[in-house]
Amino acid sequence: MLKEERQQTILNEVELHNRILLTDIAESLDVSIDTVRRDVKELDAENKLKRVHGGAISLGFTNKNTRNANIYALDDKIKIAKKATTLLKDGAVIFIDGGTTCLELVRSIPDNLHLTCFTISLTVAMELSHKPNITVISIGGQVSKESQISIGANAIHNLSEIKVDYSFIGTGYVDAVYGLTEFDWDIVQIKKAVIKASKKTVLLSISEKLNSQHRYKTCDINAINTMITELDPEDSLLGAFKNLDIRIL
Amino acid sequence: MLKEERQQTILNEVELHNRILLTDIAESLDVSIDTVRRDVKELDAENKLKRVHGGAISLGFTNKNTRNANIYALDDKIKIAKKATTLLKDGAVIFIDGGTTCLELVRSIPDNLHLTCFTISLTVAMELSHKPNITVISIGGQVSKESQISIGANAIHNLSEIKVDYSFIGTGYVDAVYGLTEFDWDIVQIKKAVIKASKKTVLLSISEKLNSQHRYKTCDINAINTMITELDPEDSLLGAFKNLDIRIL
DNA sequence: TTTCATTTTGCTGTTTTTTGCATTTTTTAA
DNA sequence: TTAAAAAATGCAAAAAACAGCAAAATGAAA
Repeated sequence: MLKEERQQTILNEVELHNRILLTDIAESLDVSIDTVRRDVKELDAENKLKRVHGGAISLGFTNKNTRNANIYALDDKIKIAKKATTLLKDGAVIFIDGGTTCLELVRSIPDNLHLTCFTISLTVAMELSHKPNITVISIGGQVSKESQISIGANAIHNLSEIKVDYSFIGTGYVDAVYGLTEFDWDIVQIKKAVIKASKKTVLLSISEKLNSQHRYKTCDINAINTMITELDPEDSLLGAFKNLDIRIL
Repeated sequence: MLKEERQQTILNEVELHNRILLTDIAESLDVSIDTVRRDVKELDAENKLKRVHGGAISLGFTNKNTRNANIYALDDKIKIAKKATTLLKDGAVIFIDGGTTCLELVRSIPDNLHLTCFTISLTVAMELSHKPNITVISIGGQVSKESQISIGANAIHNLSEIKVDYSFIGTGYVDAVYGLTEFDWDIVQIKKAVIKASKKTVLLSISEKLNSQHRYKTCDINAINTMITELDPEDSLLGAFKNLDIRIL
C-alpha cells in the first residue's frame, strides 16, 4: 500500500467520524502503529487534521471551539428569537428572562415597538436600555454570581407584585414528561415566581435541550402556553409535545 | 475516548446548559471525576469556560463586556478609587453608585475583602458580581436609558428599606456653597434616597467638577462625610472645602 | 538485472502523558 | 462551629509518544 493512499484513508476516516484512534487505524490498515503515527504527524504538519494524544480529530471539530467564544448555537437562537417577536404586540407589558436565547430576543425586538419590559437579568436590562421605545424595569435582588440575575426572597417578592401579559423564559432542561427542570434551586424559585406573575408563559429553548432533565423542577410542561424551538413545528423531535396543551412555534 | 473529544463534550454541555456538575459529567462520560476535574481545569486555563467549585459555567454568562474603552480622566479616577478602598472594612455593608469613578472603585476592591454591596447601577452590579467574597444586591426600578441605573419611585422605595454603613456616590456638579447638584431631576431624587439610606456618605469626584453647579440640588455639602478627589488633601483647590465639616482624602 | 543511495517501515528501549486511586487540604453549607 | 463535599497532591500503572537503529522497499542509473 502506498503512503499517499494510506494517508488519504486516514483523512477520510477523520472526516467521516471526526476522530480516529491510532490503534484502530493501524489495525484496519494492517501497518504498525509507528507508521500511522508518522502519517498523522505529517498530516498535522500539513494542517489536514489535528493530532492529539492517542489519535487525531478533524479540524472542523476543533474549530467549533473558537466559535464558542461567542454564543453557542447562535443561529438557532436567532431563529427562535425571530419567532418570538411575532408574539410581541405594541404596548404590551412583558417579562424577559436571562440567558443567551432571551438576549437574542431582546436584540430582535423591532425598534418601532413600544414595550414595557421587566427583567431579572443585568445583561438583558443593559441590552434593553439601548433600545428605543422600551421602558425597562429591573427586578432587584441578590445578584447570582453565575448567571448575573436577581435571585432570592427580595426578587421573588418584587415579582409577586406584578402581572405581565407575556413572559419569555429559558430553561436548563425540558422534557415532555418531567417538565422544566434546572440545575439550581434558586433559579427554580425565581422561575416559579416569574410564571406566577405572567398571564402567558413562552418557553424559548433550542431543540438540543429537549428530552433532558435535571434535579429541580420548575413546573409541569403544561404550565407553558407556547414553546418555541428552532425546529419546524411539525418536526418529529417535537412529537412528544404534540398532544399536550401547548402551542408550538 | 480521546481527551480532546471528551473536552469538546464538556464544552458542549456547558454551553448548552450554562452550568454543569463534575460528577454528572464524570458519570455520563464514564471517566473518573479526577479526569473531568483536570479537563475543566485545562479548559478554564484556555478560557473556554469558567471553573467553579463543583462544576463549570459558561463564559457567555459571565463574560464581561470589555467595552470600557475610553474613560475620561481614568488615571485620576483610579487614584480616587484607591483612596476610597482605604475606607472599606471587612464585613461592611455599603452602597456603590453608578458612574465611571464608582466603577473604578469596584475594580479596586481587594479580593480578600468580604462586603455586602448594594447598587442601583447595572454596570456596577455586573462588575461586582465578578468579584469573590462580595454579596451583590441590585436595587430594582425603572432603568434610566442614559445612565443605566434604577430610578423612579420603586427604586427609591427599595432604598428606603435599607441602611448601609457607607455609601460611595458620584455627582454631576459639586460646589462648597451650593452643594451637590445635578442636571437630572430623577437622579437627584434617587441620590437623596441613597444619602438617607446611609450612615456615612462618601463623595467621589474628580477635581474638575469642583466649584460647578447645575439646576437641581441633591444635598448641601455638609451632608457629605468624606470627599475624595485625586488631589492631595492640602491642595489649594480644596481650600473652599477646608473649613467645612468634611473629611478630605 | 544489478547496484547503490534514499526512503519507508517496524522494532526496541526509554520517556512522557494520561488516568485512577488514596490521602490530605480546602471549601461550602448547615 | 462542624460535617460533608470538593479540590489538591502524590503516586503508580497503563498507554502512547519518541528516538535511534536496522531491515525492507523503492527507484534511478549502470
